[in-house]
Amino acid sequence: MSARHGRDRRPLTTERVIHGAVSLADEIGISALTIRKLADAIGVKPMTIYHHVANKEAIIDGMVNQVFSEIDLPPTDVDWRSAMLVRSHSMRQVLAKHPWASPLMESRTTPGAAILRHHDAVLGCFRTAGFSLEATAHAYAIIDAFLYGFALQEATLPATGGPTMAEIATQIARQMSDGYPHLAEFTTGHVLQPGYDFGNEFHFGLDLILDGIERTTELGRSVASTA
Amino acid sequence: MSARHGRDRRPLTTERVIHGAVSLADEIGISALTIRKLADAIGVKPMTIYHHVANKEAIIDGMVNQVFSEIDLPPTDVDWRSAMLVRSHSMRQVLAKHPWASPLMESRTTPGAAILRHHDAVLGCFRTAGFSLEATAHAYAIIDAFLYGFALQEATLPATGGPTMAEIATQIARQMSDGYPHLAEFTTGHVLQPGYDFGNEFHFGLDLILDGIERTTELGRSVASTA
DNA sequence: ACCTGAACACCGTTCAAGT
DNA sequence: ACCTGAACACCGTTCAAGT
Repeated sequence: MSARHGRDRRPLTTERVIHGAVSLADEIGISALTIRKLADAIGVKPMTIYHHVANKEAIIDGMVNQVFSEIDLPPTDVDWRSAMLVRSHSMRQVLAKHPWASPLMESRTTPGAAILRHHDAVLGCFRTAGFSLEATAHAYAIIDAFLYGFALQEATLPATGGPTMAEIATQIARQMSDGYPHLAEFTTGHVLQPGYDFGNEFHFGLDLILDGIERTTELGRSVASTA
Repeated sequence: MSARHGRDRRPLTTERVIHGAVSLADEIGISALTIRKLADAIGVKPMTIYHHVANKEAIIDGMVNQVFSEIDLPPTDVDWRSAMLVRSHSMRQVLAKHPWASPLMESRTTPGAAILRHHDAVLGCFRTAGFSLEATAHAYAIIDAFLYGFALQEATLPATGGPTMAEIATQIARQMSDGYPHLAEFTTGHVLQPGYDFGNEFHFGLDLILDGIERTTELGRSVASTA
């Protein structure tokens, strides 16, 4: 924290502001991210920041755009399912690295270039594979709902490793063995078992969804729906 | 706003604080929800609130608990799929009514009674239907990821009705017709078409997921996975 | 028992300067 | 051109009172 105060003597750029904001949010969370702390982190006075961004909202815009830029685009030289697997796993990894990001990803009213490029590439992946616009909308909506929702759940898990996790769960389990029998059984009998890893639910879920999309599009390349 | 200042002369209760906070967050958003504005809304001085809740974090805890309490539990007298349809549609409706809630629903480290009751009922729904603990974990994870993620996407749509939506999309479409061909095609050719309603993606997605779960559990009631 | 005023250490942001 | 100090209207929260 003190190691980077006032270090970089190059003139400040918007990029340095945004990058510093992402790093600081990763460290302390987005609700604790203030202009003043950000200024301190990048070695500048608070008011200097306003010469490179309009306000805090513009910083958030830039942060979300940077997160999108870190996500691998679906490769264009493989089938759509393989391409979406690559893009989905990359997205999960990026959202796990920036746990504050998921609620913000779809909330930007002025999307940056990386956001537009990302959506264009994903849409292009489906369209090139022969999906109708309707099938594309279905596929994109369910996949991203799953990715964002999973990231939301994953963001609340204790940092990394099992000790804290087990403590919390055991404590909860004690209080609920009487009134919440299924919750008690599930916690002690499954979640607290040695081999359990919530992350595995990702692969099950993603495969189920891609299977379902594949099945739907196989039935004639055009998805029936109540118009 | 001015109509409810200082009205209720009954002694303040924790319930009135929480309920007032939920209503105010529905109106102005959770980032604009401050203790001072909340006090004003329920007709009391800011410091009075601290006699009924420990701090703002406790208010958030109570708000999330109230949101859970509004979600219909899965009925116990029908098959698991019908029960999950009821619970899922109710959850979507409640999360749409409280657009600030989705990112907070799974983030509580001290869950209230309504939260525990809800999770116990959903787990019980699967277990009673014969799901293994592992299959239950798979099913619960994918369904809730979809519900939370969909709510996140739905929360960013313009309030209600099409006019503003079309304006924004047209504006975006103009700027991206050159660099983002798939996005331009998708926006003008599908999203901006008269009949399009993003809400319809919910039914497609939920059905696909429930189909997948059904198919998985039919193959022997026990789900294979890398342990 | 229940409520509150004054105060403290913070916020984001504006404005008028400094080099 | 790039940076900044002082100030304003806010925050959450503590503490010592008021009825």
